[in-house]
Amino acid sequence: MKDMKWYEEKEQCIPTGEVRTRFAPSPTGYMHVGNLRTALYTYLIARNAGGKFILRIEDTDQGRLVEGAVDVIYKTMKECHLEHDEGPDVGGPVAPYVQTERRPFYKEYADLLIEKGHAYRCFCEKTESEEDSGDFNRADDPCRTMSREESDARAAAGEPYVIRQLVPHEGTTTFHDEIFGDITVENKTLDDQVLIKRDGLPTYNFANVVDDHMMGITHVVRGSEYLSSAPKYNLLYEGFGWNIPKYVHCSPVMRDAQNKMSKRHGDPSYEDLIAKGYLTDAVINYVALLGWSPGGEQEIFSMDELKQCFSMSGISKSPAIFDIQKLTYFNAAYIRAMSPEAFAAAAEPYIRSVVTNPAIDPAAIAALLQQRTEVLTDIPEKITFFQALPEYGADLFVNKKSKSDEASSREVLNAIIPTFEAMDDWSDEPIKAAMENLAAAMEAKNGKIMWPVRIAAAGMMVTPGGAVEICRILGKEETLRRLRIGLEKLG
RNA sequence: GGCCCGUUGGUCAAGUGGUUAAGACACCGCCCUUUCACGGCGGUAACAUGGGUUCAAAUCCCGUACGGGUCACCA
Repeated sequence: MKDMKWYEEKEQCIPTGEVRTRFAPSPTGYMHVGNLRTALYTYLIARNAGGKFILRIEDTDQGRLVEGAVDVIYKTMKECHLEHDEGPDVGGPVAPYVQTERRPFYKEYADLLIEKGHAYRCFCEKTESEEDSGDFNRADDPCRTMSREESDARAAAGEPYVIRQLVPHEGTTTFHDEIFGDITVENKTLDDQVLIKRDGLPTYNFANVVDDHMMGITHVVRGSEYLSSAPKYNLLYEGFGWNIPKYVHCSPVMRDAQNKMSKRHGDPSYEDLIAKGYLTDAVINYVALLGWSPGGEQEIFSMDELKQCFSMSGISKSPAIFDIQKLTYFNAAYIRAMSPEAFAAAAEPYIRSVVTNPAIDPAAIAALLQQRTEVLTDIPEKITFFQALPEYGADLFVNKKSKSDEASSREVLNAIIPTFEAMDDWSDEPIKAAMENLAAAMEAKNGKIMWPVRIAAAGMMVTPGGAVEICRILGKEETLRRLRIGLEKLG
């Protein structure tokens, strides 16, 4: 056992018998909606099976590294309740979990593959024109058939090379995808992809195969853009003699029928949605249903429920278009379901951004808002009137349905002002009773009273809450001040 | 262009040979009502297309169209 290779020892510590999935983002500094969904599905597959969810950082592209981006990933995943069992920050049995720290492994495995006859060194210098045209033809590559002796000698002499996968010219390769089923391709359509670059670093595809194997990943969940490289993955696994994981290729989240969601086109990332006033849980719920169907008619799912009922069989083959309107609906539903305290806490900053008057209780406004808020950022424009009475015209007093016109409004305000002035208890019940009594006295419907009072109190046609609540929140003095202004406008 | 994949209302989608082709969002109408919401009720709206197979096709097969993916020493 002494001369056992390190990788054979390493393989013995791979946990067996449990479902292990991994989310492997490249640290770009923000979370796409599509990425979030992939992460969610990956997480749910693991949790549904009682397995492990692993976070791996794919940072091999040094050129694209973004400062602090890894922290954004940790923060976002935590916020979204996608807690990983193993990862760079929490460690685990198959560490390290950062690709740049795994560098030594890839070359060794590539050499092993050469040993097994499924890869070869390629010494060809690509000319610039070839790189431009991309028409490198593996059939013409002399390195493919070079003897091991020559290859070893040239490598030993220090000649630079890349390591390519040796894909057979003949035959077909069939792989199975959990969503798309069996897919067969002719090997001649596959190229001898580079495994190890001239600089000694692995390509993405190779690093993935090695890492997924070493980490005991049982379900490879990723975007459908990798569907066409899956046969090459299979050949690699087979070449090594490794178990082939289950593939779960997810179709993309689109902005419209033609284009994927993309930051570049101004489509919102997860962070953008939060900044726009969407709730994390609502986003998660909506995204879970974007390309996956639980089968029944339930649409609102807690994370625990998702863990319980998530199934790969419900994942859709076709791309799904992101619909902000439906997200908004989910968000409104989540807001309505919040406790009044929780909503007040969430809404307070938005309320205080426009209503700074210390005499006004933000929680009171929040109570009016909760049933009518779809997105938190809608709040400010709805409540500016609490801070300052807007300019408005006497025409607002006219409302056909409430049978309110300028004359009736004048009458109502003239009657209600002294009543209000005489009140000691400025709470909903007496305020309401005062107006209802007036309605009875005038033999009118409540609306005829409420309408002009609300207009005068708010100066706006549409308000959250009715006359009673608005007057109460404004306070007796401010209400009276506004009602008198209303009366002046009515001449 | 080659190869691969996909296609049910505007959107998300159920559907696995026999259904009046669910449901949700959006939209429209009505009701409730103290404006707006919320809530309730109802409505408009779909199997891309042409051939097969079958007593029977949204469901199975083939073609076509349209869309996407991929063909990097990027990930």
